[in-house]
Amino acid sequence: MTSVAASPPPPPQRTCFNSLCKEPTKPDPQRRRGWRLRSGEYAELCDRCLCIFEQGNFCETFHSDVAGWRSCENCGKRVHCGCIVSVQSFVLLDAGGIDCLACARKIFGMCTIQAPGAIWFPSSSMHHPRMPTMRPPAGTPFPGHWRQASNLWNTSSVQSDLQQRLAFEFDRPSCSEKYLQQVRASAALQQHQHQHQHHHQQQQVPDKKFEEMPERSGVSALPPNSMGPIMREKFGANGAGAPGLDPAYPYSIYHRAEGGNSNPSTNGLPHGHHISDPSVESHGSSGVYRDESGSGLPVLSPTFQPKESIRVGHGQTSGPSSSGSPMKQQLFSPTDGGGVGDIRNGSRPRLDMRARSQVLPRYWPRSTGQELQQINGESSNSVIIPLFEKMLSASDAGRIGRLVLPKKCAEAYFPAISQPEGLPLTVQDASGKEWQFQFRFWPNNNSRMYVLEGVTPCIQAMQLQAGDTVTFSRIDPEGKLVMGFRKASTPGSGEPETHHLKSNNGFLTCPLPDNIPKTSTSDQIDSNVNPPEWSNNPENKGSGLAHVSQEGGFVNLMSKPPPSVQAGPVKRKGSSLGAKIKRLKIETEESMELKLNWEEAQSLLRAPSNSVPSVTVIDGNEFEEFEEPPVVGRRTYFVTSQTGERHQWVQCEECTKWRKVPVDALLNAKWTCSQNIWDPDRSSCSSPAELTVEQLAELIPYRTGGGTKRSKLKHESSEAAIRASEGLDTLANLAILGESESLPGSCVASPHVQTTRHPRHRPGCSCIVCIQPPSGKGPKHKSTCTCNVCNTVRRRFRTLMLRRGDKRQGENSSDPPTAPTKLMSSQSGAIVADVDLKGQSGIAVDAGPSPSGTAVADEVSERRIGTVTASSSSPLKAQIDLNIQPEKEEEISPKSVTASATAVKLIDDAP
DNA sequence: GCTTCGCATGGAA
DNA sequence: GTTCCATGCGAAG
Repeated sequence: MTSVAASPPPPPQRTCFNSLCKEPTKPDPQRRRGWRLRSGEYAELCDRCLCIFEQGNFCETFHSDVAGWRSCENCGKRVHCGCIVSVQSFVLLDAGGIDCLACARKIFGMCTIQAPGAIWFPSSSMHHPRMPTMRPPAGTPFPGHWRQASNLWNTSSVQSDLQQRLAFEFDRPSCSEKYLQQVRASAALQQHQHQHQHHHQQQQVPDKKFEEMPERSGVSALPPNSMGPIMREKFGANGAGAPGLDPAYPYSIYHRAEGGNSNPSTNGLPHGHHISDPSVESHGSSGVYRDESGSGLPVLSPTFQPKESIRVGHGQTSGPSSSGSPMKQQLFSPTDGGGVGDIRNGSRPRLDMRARSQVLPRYWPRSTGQELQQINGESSNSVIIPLFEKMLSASDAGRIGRLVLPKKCAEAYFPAISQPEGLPLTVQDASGKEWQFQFRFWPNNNSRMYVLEGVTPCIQAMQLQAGDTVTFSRIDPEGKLVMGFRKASTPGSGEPETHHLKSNNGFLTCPLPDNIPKTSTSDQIDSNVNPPEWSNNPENKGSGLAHVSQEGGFVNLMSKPPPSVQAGPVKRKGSSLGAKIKRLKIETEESMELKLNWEEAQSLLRAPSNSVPSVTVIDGNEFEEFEEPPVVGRRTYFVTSQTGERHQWVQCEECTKWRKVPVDALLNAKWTCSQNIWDPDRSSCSSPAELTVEQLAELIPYRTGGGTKRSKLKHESSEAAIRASEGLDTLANLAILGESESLPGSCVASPHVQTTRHPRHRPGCSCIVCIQPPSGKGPKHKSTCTCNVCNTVRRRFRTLMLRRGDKRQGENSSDPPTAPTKLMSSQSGAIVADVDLKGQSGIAVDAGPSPSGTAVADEVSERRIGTVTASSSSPLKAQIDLNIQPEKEEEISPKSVTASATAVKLIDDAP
C-alpha cells in the first residue's frame, strides 16, 4: 500500500455568512463578528453586512420583506422576531406580544440581558428580584398568576418550550407530512394564497424563501392547520398567543437533510436545499437546528414530546414558571456540541427527515418535563433532546444483556457503524452514572438488527423488566447520551383503564375520593397532597417517584408490575404488551403531574388515630409498629420562626393560600381554609394570606422557588434520587400489595388494605424486611454476613424450610415415586438445575415459562420453597435479598423465586 | 454443562 | 409483499 503525500488543500474561500450576500470575507484582525451562533462562534460577515449588522439594521436590510415583524407592545417599534439575528432583541410576553429589548430593559430592569450576540438569558436573571413587579402589556389579559417571578424571565425558556412543541408538533410525521404535501401542491396553494393573501401570508413564506434563496435551507412555515392538538389546547384554535402560530409570527422550521442531500419526497425540501451549517454537520443527531442565514429560528428536537410540559395552570407545568425553578432546557447552547456519536464515536451526522418520520410512534419519546429536568439537573445550559424510547421485551430485560434497538432509532440517533462489532457507547443514567454498552448490529435479512450489548447491569440497576420502558435522550452541548426509564404498571393485568392501573411512566394511577378520613380503611394519597411547587422540586429527582395529578385527581405511584405480570411469561412478539396497551400508556400519561420522593411521601404518612403502636426492638433499635397502616395527610412544611416557635405551613386546597397551623395539627389531604380552626381570621379562602410569596419563599425552603436552595439541591440530587428511588420502590411494592388485595374499585395505591399474609408489610412497617432497602438497592450483604438482619433472615428461612420440608415429605410419601432430583418443564424445555437442599428433599423446578393452569400454582409453590434455577435472571445472584417476604407464600413473582433461591443459598451457607 | 455469541426464523406491523 | 424485531437456537468458548 503506497502512501501518497497529501498536499494540504488550499484554504477554502470564505464567504459572507449571510446567505443573501455571499461576498467573500476578509480576515478580520479586529475580530469583528456578526451574531453569535449556537456553536458559540460568531457569524463571519463581509464588511458590508457586518456594518449593517452592527448598526442594528440587518433585519431591516435583509429581512424587511419577510414575515416575522412585530411591534413592541410598549413602544410600538417594529421588531423582527423570526431569525437568529433578532432573537435576542425582543422578549416574548406571556400574554402575547413582544417587548423590544429596550423596553424590556426599561420596564423589567432587564439588566442581565447581555449584549447583542448573547442570546441566552442567564439563569440568574430568571429570578431577578424585580420580576414580580412586571406588568402586562396594556390591553392584554391579565391572568392571576402571570408575571410570577419566574415567568417573564424565562422568556428564553418559554421560547424554547414553544419551539420545542412546535418542532415536535410539526415534525411528527402525521403533521409534517401533511403539510409538506401542501407545499408540494404549491401551485394550487399559491393560487389560494393570492385569494387570501393576508390570511395566508405566512404560509407563503416557504415558497417565497425557496424562490428567493435557492441556497438556503429548506424552510417550512407552520400552517395553522398543522397545529397539533396540544398547541390548540394551549393557544386556542387559532393559535393566538403562540409565537409560532401567531399569524404575525412566522415560525419557520427547518429540516435538515442528511448529508445535504435533501429529498423532496421525504422531507419536502427542494433538491439542493439543505442546512449546510457546519455546526449542524457536526451534530450528528437530532437536536437544535440552526439556520445560518439568519432568518430562521432554531428548532429543538423534532422528537420532543410535549405532553407534559404543555400542561399549565396551578403551577403544574414542568416549565419554570410554575416551580420557580428554571426549566433547565435552553434552546441555544453556548457551544455547539455534537452528539455522543459524533464526539465519542466519530459518527457521521445523520438523522434525516425520512428516518425520523419512519420511526414508529411507539418509539417516540414521551419524556415528561420532570424527567427531562431530572436528566438535566446538572446543567442549566444544556438542551435535553429526547430521542426515543422503547418498551423492554423479555429478551431485552433478560439476562442475555442485549437490548434490541429499533432500527430507525439506532440509525437516526446513534453513531453510524459499518462493522457488526459496532462501537462502545457510553450512556449516562439519570443519576449521572455512566454505563458502557456495545452498540452493534447483526446482519439480518439484508438488513441490520441493532442491539445494545452489555445492558444487563444497567437494566438490573434500574430494576427494569419486560414491559418497562427505557428512554434515550441526549444532552447538548455535552452530547451525552442519557438513558432513562419508566416503569410499567400492569399491562397484562387486564385492569380496567378507568381504574387503578394506568401505565404512566411506571406510575400506578387511581382515582381518588374527595375526602380521606384519617381512620378510613381506604386511605389514599390525595391528589392534592402536595403543592405545585413540590412537583418541580429538584429533589424529586430520581427514579422512584410518585406522581400526583392535581387536575385529574389521580395518584400515580411508581411501581413494578405486580407479581402476576412479573411472573407471567412474556409472550413472544410482545403480544402481551400490545400496541393497545402502549397507546393507553400514552394517553394516560397526561394524567401524571407531580412527583413525590420517598422522604416526602413518608412525611405524608401519619400514624393512624386511635392506634397504639407496639414497640419492637431490633438490633437495639426500637421500632414502632402499627396494626393499622398510616394515614396520608396533607403536605405541610414545618417552620421554626425566629422566636423559636414551630408551626406548619399548609396550602389551601382551593385558594392555594398558605396558612399557618399548629405543629401538631394533622391535616386532611384536601385541607382547605375552612378547616383552619386554629386561626378564625384566616378560616376562609377570602381571607388574605398571612405572608407574601417572598416571605414564604424564605420560610419554606425551595418549595416556593428559593434559588439558593436549588443550587444546594443540585449537589444533593444524586443522593436524593437514590433515596427517592429506594423509598418509592418500597412504596410501589406497597401499592402492588394494595392492588393485589384491594377490593374492586379501590385504589391500587391505597396503603390501607389489610393483608393477612404479613400484616407488617405495609407503610410504616418496621419489620426486618421492610426496614431494608428494596431489592437491588443499596449495599448487598455478603453471604457470609453475620449482621443481625442476615441472621434473622437465615433463622426465618431455616424455620420455613424445615417446615416446608416436613410438609413436602408428607406429601411425597403419598405420591408415586418420581425422578428425585430433576424435573423438566413440559413446555419451555428450559434447563433445569439440580439442587441439593442439604437434608431437604431434592427439589428442582424449572423457572422458565411455566405451563399454564394449575400446575403453575404447584410449581410456584415448589419454587418458593427454594430452588436455584439455571436460568434465574435475578440481579442478586449470590447476594442476600433482604426484601424477601417469606410469609407471603401465595405471592408469585420472579423476585420471590429469587428470594427463595437466595434463601436456600443462605441456608446452605448458614452455620 | 453452562454461557455467550451470532445468525435464523417467523409473527406482526 | 416488505420490513421490523422478538426470540429461538446452534456453534463456540
